[in-house]
Amino acid sequence: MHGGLARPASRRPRPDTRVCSQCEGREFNMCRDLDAVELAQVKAISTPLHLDAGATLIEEAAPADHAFNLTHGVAKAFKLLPDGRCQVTGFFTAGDFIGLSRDGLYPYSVVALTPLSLCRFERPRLRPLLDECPKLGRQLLRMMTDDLLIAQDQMLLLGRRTARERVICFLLMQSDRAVRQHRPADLIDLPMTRGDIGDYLGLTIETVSRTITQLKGEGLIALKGHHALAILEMDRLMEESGRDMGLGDPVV
Amino acid sequence: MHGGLARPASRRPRPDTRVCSQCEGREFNMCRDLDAVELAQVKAISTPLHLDAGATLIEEAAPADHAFNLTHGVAKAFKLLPDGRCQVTGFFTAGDFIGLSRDGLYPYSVVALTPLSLCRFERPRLRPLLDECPKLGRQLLRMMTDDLLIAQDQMLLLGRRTARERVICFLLMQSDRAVRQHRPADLIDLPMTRGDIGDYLGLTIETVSRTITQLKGEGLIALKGHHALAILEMDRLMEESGRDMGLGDPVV
DNA sequence: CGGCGAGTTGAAGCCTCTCAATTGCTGTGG
DNA sequence: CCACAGCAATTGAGAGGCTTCAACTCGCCG
Repeated sequence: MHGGLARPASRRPRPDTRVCSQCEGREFNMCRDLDAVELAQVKAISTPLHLDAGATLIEEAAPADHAFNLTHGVAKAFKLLPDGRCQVTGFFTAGDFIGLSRDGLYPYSVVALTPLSLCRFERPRLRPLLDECPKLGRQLLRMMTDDLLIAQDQMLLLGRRTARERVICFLLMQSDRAVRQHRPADLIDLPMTRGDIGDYLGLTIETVSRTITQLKGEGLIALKGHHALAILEMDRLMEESGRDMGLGDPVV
Repeated sequence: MHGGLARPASRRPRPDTRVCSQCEGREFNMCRDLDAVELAQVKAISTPLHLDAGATLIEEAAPADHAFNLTHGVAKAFKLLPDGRCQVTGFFTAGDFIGLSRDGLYPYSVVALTPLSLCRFERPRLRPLLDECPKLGRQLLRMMTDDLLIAQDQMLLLGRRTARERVICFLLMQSDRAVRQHRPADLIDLPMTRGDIGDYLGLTIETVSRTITQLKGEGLIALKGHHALAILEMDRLMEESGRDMGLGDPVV
């Protein structure tokens, strides 16, 4: 289905996801600060899991029995309205923690956009570990703070930005993510469909497509097939995004 | 400015906010599970603070030196785009924790809608307390999970709901909050302006006003001045909101 | 009682959506 | 390896919901 999308990542030999030291997400995930002993404790309650592209990891409103560390691949989280309207609340990549819940039910569905590798935990067994190992809790708190701040940025985007601004912001987000993962800032791959992007940005497929075409026409970006593109004019995009660019000194 | 809005709350004698046992937010805030000794530890690093309606508690992008427990009143948090477009990311009430940050800067501004009472903490002194007292961290994690889930619901609202649905959802949110605070579900007071509501829902003042007028015209609600209203047809509103109403058994 | 800000109401315009048809990938099977 | 099938993406035309701009009304506080 979306199988081919994983190509760029799967060309390099995939690391053995059973070995924490080879975990792609190690740099960011909840285990980041753990030493060998603590790591072993976490590993003791985790089972490896692999999913094909298109497979459903989590069903919205199902009992939240498990939590996951994503170690490889890209997934989308989304919520549905009864009539089928869809909001993608975020995309997960290596290092992300999946499976928060408050009321014992998953708040959203999660579907694999590329083949996934994960560490699976039974939530009941995760709790005591959190008490034993405060580092884990602290890192989790940090990650949740990040997520919350990102969510608030997204509210601003969904509530107040124009379609063009939304698409530009999205491209810059992907660029940021690429940099975080030690890939070049101007080469972006898009494992998700235009529909996913639209559902993430609160737009329709057509508007996303038209906007991307427009940006291409203005020479700001160049398409590399449907699932990758290059940013040609990073500065112009940054200007138009209206994002904070790390407040440079005022132009006194 | 918004002074009058505090009336309903300030008519009952305001509890002494220096005494934790009288704290309005005790039921929900981060101190909830603490015993007397731990409470004393928290109190030792906190200073009481009072703000007038309209006053700014936090300025977006200012150094995040403090964190706060809101013990009385209502405040709004919002983010601004360079051209003045505003997104209200949430409203704070008694019990809420204010002052998250990741990069040392506040991610949003916070302005008092009614007179506020708060406990103020210096963030550097809060960190060690978190290590000492795991209950604090756990409750904070719970509260952040709530906030994140609420933020994701808000994304769905901003990205995919119509203006009418947004306003209805907003009213039902206020109703939920009223219930949580042991007030009747069908009497809602609105300490915020129509502009604040619009900035929260991603709509203009005019659209909010028109929609409320429409709901009134249909007999679903009744206005009690500009800053309070009654819900007359809770069921109809629930239906139209498209919110989960706690999945009743399927109609086989 | 009077003024001012907040809220309401109206008319016109625009951005985005909807519906529909065409084009172009992408991965497969011959 | 190439051609084809099927879905994704693009493109176009028209409609509609929300915004914008503007005038008016209401209600609160001095």
